[in-house]
Amino acid sequence: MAQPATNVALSHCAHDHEACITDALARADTVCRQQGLRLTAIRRRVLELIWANHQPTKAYDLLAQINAERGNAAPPTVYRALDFLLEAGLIHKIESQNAFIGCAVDHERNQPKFFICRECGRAAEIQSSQIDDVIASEAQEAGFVVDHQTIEVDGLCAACAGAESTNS
Amino acid sequence: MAQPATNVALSHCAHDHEACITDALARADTVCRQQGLRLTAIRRRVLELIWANHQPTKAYDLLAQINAERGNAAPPTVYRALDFLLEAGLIHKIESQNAFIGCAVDHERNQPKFFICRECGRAAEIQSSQIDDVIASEAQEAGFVVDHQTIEVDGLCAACAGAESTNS
DNA sequence: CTCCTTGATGTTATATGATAACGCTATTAG
DNA sequence: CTAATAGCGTTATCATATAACATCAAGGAG
Repeated sequence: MAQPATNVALSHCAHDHEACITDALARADTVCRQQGLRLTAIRRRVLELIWANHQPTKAYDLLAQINAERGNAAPPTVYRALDFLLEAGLIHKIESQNAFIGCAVDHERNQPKFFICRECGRAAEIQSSQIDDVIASEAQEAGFVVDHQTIEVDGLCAACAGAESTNS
Repeated sequence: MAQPATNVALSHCAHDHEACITDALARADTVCRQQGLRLTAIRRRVLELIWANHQPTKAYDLLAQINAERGNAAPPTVYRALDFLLEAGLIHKIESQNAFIGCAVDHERNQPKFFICRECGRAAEIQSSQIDDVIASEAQEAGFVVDHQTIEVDGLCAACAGAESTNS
């Protein structure tokens, strides 16, 4: 299941994908150095693969990609790397897909939220604080103490929605 | 409406649990009759068990409960019932737990959302349209066409938060 | 430098969650 | 009544995730 470095599904979203990956890894290096976390070779490689795929990526796909180059790792190898990256805030889990995606967002005040396109498979992390604010006020009203949020909105991204209406 | 519950873990939330289950099943009967859907014995039993548990319930737990009384069903039996109930809008899946919970809410205008207590395990479905509104406006701004939402807020419910601060 | 502690990784096995595929049965529309 | 179909049983298998224990490697104390 070789995964192209530049994803076909994302052709409409032109950008310097290599730079995008490089930047993400550089940020990760910085974050880990600052927090005294060890971004080991495997962890770094898993993060790199996740960014390279540029779509929510499944643990076993990562495992396959790693084994295609490195030998035969077992599931715990990948899951431990994923746990570390989640913990460090460098990736998020898309619960509705059991998949993982890189994080390029500052979460000091906001919880992660995603718009996920069913057509191109891309998951865009959105950064609005409005949603958090509304949830916070709803929670307060109910006396609920918020700890963590899972917000995943499925549908069609602008590009795919446009393409679809053009086709018909 | 408000989501009642009696359960070992939910002793703080007293209510007529039997009536709660009965009502849910009655509503399900009505909905299915109106829509020409067949609420068969198994489907009804699965729905009943879900309401009886009154917490997000896992497929294999349902399977075990069914087999404790009925013989030895296999996973597809339960998953097919769950698929039907999901499709009919009689239950929801809590993605972050791979579990299922009964629905007592009208979703003509609102998408499902949950406050999930990490202490008592209860998942309260909330009905505010504010959250949907904000998401809709964010989506519109991004040109994203919303299809379905997954909104799960984890934390402490009012009762458990109160109990915790009392303890310390 | 060496030992020792500790965190990271390897390895095996298994738990948990979900579906494919096929054939039989029961409902129901005609 | 009969044919078509939806529902269900059964077997096998796939997909997702973790437990438990062995081994290895990095870095501080002596």
